[in-house]
Amino acid sequence: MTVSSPQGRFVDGAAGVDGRVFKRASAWGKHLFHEYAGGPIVHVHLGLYGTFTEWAVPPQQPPPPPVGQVRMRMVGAEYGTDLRGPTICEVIDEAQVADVVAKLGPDPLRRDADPVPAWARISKSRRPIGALLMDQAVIAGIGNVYRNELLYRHHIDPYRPGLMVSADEFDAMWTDLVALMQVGLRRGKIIVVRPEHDLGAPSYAPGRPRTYVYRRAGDPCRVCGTTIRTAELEGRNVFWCPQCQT
DNA sequence: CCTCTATGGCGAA
DNA sequence: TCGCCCTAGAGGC
Repeated sequence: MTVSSPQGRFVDGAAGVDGRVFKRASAWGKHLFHEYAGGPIVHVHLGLYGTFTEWAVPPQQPPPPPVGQVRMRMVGAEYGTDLRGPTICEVIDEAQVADVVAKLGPDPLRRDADPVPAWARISKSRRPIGALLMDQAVIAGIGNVYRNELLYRHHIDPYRPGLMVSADEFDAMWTDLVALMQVGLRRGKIIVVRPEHDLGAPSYAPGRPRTYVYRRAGDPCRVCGTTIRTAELEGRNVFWCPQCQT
């Protein structure tokens, strides 16, 4: 694998893996790990702006010139990819990967995900469930969209303290979350609106409803018509239906 | 087409 | 607590 940093902010890191055999990619929550033969691992977190774009390597021609701020460029035999705008892009070792993962809760997309520690923390906490679900140390991988939509689907007010959430409610949310995130992974987009609430067309169709509450402040609830509310909770916008969620 | 906003998290202050 | 990252989708016109 040829690895470089056209932008210049990952030059040393790129040199640490350039020319090595790319072994595998794995993820835990929002953290991505690229393992290379010989040990070095590229740790990436996309954050708010980060994005990968892929392109086919032109046969017998040089790769296309980078467009914009390309932090990391990877070029293989057939395909190349450009990484722009990540919060984290660094080369680390196995022990450091363990340190990163040790700070994360279970990832619903992993086969080995164990919800028990997440429930242990939630059931003992007075913090709002809307904050706990966003805490990567409680559950890894949930973002603002899934947080808001999950609480709507389970009729739970985001400000309800974690210790006021019942075991049955948590179990139902976890099961639902695993299914929703698997659908999202498979489809490459977040799909959370049930067909019966689509008002005519499925939510995954272009231009159709995508969410129940996320970014719908001031609009009517798709189920009861009550105006969707929004507020800031620990620095992030929460959205909820004051009628459906208690 | 143009403008606004944010599917996060780090590090400086 | 604030600025940064500096992309790209959503929404308005």
